[in-house]
Amino acid sequence: MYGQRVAEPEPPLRRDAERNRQLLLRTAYDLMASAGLDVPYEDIARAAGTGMGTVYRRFPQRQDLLDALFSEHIDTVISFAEQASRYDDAWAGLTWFLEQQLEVEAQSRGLGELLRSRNQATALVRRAHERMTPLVAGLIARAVRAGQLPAGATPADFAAVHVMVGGVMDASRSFAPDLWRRALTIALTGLRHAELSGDPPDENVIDHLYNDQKR
Amino acid sequence: MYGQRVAEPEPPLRRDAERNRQLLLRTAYDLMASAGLDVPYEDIARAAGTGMGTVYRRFPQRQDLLDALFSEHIDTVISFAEQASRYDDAWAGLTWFLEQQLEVEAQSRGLGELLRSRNQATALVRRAHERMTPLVAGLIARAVRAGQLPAGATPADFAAVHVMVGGVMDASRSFAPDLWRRALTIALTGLRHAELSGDPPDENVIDHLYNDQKR
DNA sequence: ACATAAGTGGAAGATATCTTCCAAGTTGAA
DNA sequence: TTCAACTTGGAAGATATCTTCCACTTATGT
Repeated sequence: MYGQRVAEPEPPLRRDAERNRQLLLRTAYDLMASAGLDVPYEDIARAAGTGMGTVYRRFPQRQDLLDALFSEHIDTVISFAEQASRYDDAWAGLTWFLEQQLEVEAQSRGLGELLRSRNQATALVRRAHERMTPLVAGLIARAVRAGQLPAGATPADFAAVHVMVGGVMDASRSFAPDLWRRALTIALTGLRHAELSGDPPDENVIDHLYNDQKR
Repeated sequence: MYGQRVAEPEPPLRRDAERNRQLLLRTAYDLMASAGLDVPYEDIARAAGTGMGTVYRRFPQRQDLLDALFSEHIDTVISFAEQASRYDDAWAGLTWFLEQQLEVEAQSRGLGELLRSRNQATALVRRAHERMTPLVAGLIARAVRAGQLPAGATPADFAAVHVMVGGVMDASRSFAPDLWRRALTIALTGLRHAELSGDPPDENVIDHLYNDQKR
């Protein structure tokens, strides 16, 4: 359920160490589901009943922890993109894919942050985006050709819709956990019917858009 | 340009102190325009060439600084809501109001953060919301009656659109400062044409949505 | 010019988090 | 059982920011 690092010929952990590792993964998963990816290591250690040293030895970089926690979920989302790209109806594929992805994000604030950034857990998420971007671009091109999307629609617009709905999700998670569905309806309806005049956004806007824009 | 606190019978500042106060306001305004409301006091002091003590004596709470910096801008936005509520065409009033407000937010990241939160500078922003909320609600009710908005549309949906577009604005400010206009087109088109089935969101969702959902 | 009230810079203590390190405890092969 | 290697908890140093405080400087009325 929490994924394994695909590490090379590392010797297996001592039994007690392996037990602690699993305990930390479960604890970290739960904490990040409600508090996001930035939970202090100290909180994880305390909740798991271990010392911070243990967390740091097992996961020297936060990235190592994120990889171990979320790689399976990320794979799931990639497979959604693949399934979607095989839809005959491109628009149906697009909406299904976005809804599935957001459904996953709704399960965990941390996972949502991960799927909407490219800074955190770089390798993991970047590879996922590399795999999914062309699939989504293909769907959008098909949908435009089929007249299901306005002529100017681009993958960046789809990314913007994702970011918009994700923002509402993060803002409303604690008091209206389903509000994002309404926002999704609004945003997708808009994407489908908007008159998109003016220059289409650059392609590289997508990457920027998915990067953390911190303080 | 930066507004004055409406303080009571405070004795006027010594000339050098008043000069420093203005300097700090100008400096803080510029820093917050690019870095947001959370700029460290130390950065403000350094950029203004004063010590931190000076900042703290003049603005003991960050709120005092925000009030002095932004109250005029907030008043402007309130007046936009008042103007909009006088439009004959309710939908035109709504879109005009939201665009004006976002235009203001686009000028300064800090101001945008302020207008989309109710935590920061509480009194100032809360009063503004209290004034504007009924005006917007009236416009929405009128637009629904006129068939310009779907039957289920609520003020919370309008707030969600605001939050969505503001999120894109913050994420893209540095590399695509006009991308929010495209997001606005998409979101408003969606609001106008979406089929909003399901329970309408609670009224108090609006307040929550506008609150910082921090770590 | 002087006295004094007002103002100033920046050091210092508090808090939150990250990260390293090691004395002490535990495991498992011989 | 023994012991080398592995693992552990948490103290301690580093960094970033907030906030207070005071010895020293400056402005202004007389």
